Amino acid sequence: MRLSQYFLPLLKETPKEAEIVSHQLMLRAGMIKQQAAGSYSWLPLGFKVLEKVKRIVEEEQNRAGALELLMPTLQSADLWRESGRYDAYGKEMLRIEDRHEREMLFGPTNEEMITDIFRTYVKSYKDLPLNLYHIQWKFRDEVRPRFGTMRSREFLMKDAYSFDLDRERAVEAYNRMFVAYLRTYHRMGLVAIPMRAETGPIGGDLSHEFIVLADTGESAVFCHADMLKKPIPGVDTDFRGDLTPIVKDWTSLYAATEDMVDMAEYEAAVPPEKRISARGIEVGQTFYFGTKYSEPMKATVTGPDGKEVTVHMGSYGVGVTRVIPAIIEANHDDAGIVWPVSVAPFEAVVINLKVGDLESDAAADDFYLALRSMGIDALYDDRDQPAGAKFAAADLIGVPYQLIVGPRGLKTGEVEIKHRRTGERETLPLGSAIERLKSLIEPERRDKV
RNA sequence: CGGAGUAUAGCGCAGCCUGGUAGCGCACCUGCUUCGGGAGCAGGGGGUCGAGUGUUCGAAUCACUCUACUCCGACCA
Repeated sequence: MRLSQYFLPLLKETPKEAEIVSHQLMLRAGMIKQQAAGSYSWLPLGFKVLEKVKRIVEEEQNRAGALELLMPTLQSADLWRESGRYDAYGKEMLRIEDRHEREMLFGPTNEEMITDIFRTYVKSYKDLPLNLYHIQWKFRDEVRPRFGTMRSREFLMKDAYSFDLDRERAVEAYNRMFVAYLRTYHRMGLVAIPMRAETGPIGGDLSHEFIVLADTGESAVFCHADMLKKPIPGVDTDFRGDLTPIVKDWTSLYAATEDMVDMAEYEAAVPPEKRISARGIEVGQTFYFGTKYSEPMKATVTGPDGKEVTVHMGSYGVGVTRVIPAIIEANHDDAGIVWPVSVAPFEAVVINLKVGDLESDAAADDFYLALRSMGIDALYDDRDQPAGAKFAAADLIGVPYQLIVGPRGLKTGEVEIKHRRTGERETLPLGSAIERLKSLIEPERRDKV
């Protein structure tokens, strides 16, 4: 993408409404624009990141055997009356009336609707297990939205729902999602720690919150330091096999949020030098809630013995629009964002330091076209701007590799590769620079883990 | 929902106390010169001062009402 033809409204100054660094940087990098309290437009650069994050979530859900579908944002109140949540949910649920005075709501979550889909079509135990998910906009009328897209009222969430014959098999489904989440966050460059969690209004008795440690996090968390460096299950993980050992390993060390922590238990379980008491951002949550919805909504199948069985369910959420600020909180410096390659809006940026100079333009153009033909998602800063402005922009939007074409290199036929994260620079002949870049980027795409 | 605050050009702000018809920096437009860390010179465009009502000869400025947004606390992917 040529920057001269792109839409990238960068801000030199920090808008005053932004308190935390991820919000400030998302605004300054031209990723989002606030439209109302807790409501944001995603501008091209931000939208590109959103799509990359979505893609990773989808790949890992699919790998774990979940099937993608799409449910509407507006739901009917009657469905929610069946589960009893229409009255229970409270003011966070945005209630709407249509022209026929029918009561509707903007979905804050989809347990009821997915259960309705399930009960309509699934009648036999032979159709289980089943896990359906979608990535759809939700609305929760938060009393106090804040921190940009970290806590917005309208947000994009991946929510998966599992259906099984009994508790034991539902836990197997739970484990599949648990392992998928470990891989999902890892691929985005996040270290997300599963912690025992309260189930809240969704209900149930088995639940984990996936937490990214950050000073700006909204909840206090307590965990064992070794949780931070556990190996991530690889791509060879057999999602049809028994995942219990992996989940057991990941849940063997102490990790709990403030709502669940028992200080005595924590101190007994974790030696002092291994205690991490910090703040964290919740980027996802998994629940097993048995028959909480299937029972009142009559989601049953016929079992092998011919008897009717109420299915056991779980739900699994990833806050897609929340994950992005979480990644930024964990990956930035004084100059701006430092994206992991896997979710970076562009993998590399070609910086032409002397726009208008025939030799410089020709070298930068050729280089950019060569990158594209090699399948590298590159931005090309072809604006007639001073060098400082270009470096500042590249730093701010956090592109992992900066390829500098300037008078210095033109004399020697070389290009400079600057690593955004480390600041390291390497100078290479134009011919070999692309191969070098490819060798840097490919392993970081993390599509294989 | 309780408490506090803000609202003047796209962004950041001054002006308000002590009423007299709106200004600065950045951004934007034109031209020339520049070009290895947010450039220089010259010229230019853009604001019913959040909305309404009132006081006054006159309101960004004073009074009242409303709205939006932000922050601190209780709730949530």
